[in-house]
Amino acid sequence: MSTPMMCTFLGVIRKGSWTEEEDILLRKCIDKYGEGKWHLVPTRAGLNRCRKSCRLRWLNYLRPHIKRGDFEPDEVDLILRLHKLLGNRWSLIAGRLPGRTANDVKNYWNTNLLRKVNTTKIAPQPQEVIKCGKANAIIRPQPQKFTSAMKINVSWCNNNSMVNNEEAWKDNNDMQWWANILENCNDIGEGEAERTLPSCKEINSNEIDKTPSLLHDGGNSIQQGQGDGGWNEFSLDDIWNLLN
DNA sequence: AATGACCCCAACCGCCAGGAA
DNA sequence: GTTCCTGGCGGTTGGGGTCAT
Repeated sequence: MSTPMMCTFLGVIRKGSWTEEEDILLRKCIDKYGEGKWHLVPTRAGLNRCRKSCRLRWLNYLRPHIKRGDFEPDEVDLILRLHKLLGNRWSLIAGRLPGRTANDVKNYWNTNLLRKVNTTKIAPQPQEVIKCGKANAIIRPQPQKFTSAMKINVSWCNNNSMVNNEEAWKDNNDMQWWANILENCNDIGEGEAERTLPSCKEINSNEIDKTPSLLHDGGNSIQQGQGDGGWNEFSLDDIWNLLN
């Protein structure tokens, strides 16, 4: 494969597929300096790649515990359910699938599930496993400020009336957050969605971002899963149970 | 065996948010 | 308050592999 080049005032930036040698250099660099400081990585590793390319290569391919190969049925079902809930928030969805990257999930969705979902739209299956909300009504988080009014609207999210205290979000435990989200979505039947879902739909990006820390670790702590509320304490089975 | 169509997925691109200066 | 830099995300592309003819 020919490797496109891009000339910058800093020199020639390589583009295209990564070679074995480049992978080794990048891996060594991350091993030595750790993740982060991506702008320094090309220099440290001696790679003629841009920071973004290095980061992407590491996250999607070189990082330890990356799970490759076919998605298992339960993973697929979880993707379908979470996509229903979160929309195209691939990083969040991937965060719930140990070893899978956002790119993997996105690719899988675009190549397999998108077609499947579109087919389902045309000829809905009565036994459709997804019961969350109105059919095909993705609960897409919208950017909003977390206002007092918002707190009232999202009060369903928390049975402990902690939502009146923004700090309480941090204290709210992971399971409760998911339990509330899923409990509210699962009980909604077709037609009821518009009445019932508003609160569900109002899950904005702020709320998503206030989701358990597990959502934001890009799967790292999930893979590490050692104490501190990692995957060990909030397993796939837990999500599975909630979703069911 | 040749070739065209289709599919998969790694990689790129553009945009945005957050933090520092 | 503004600008710049960096990290991160989602959408899209295109090369290579596979399948059908």
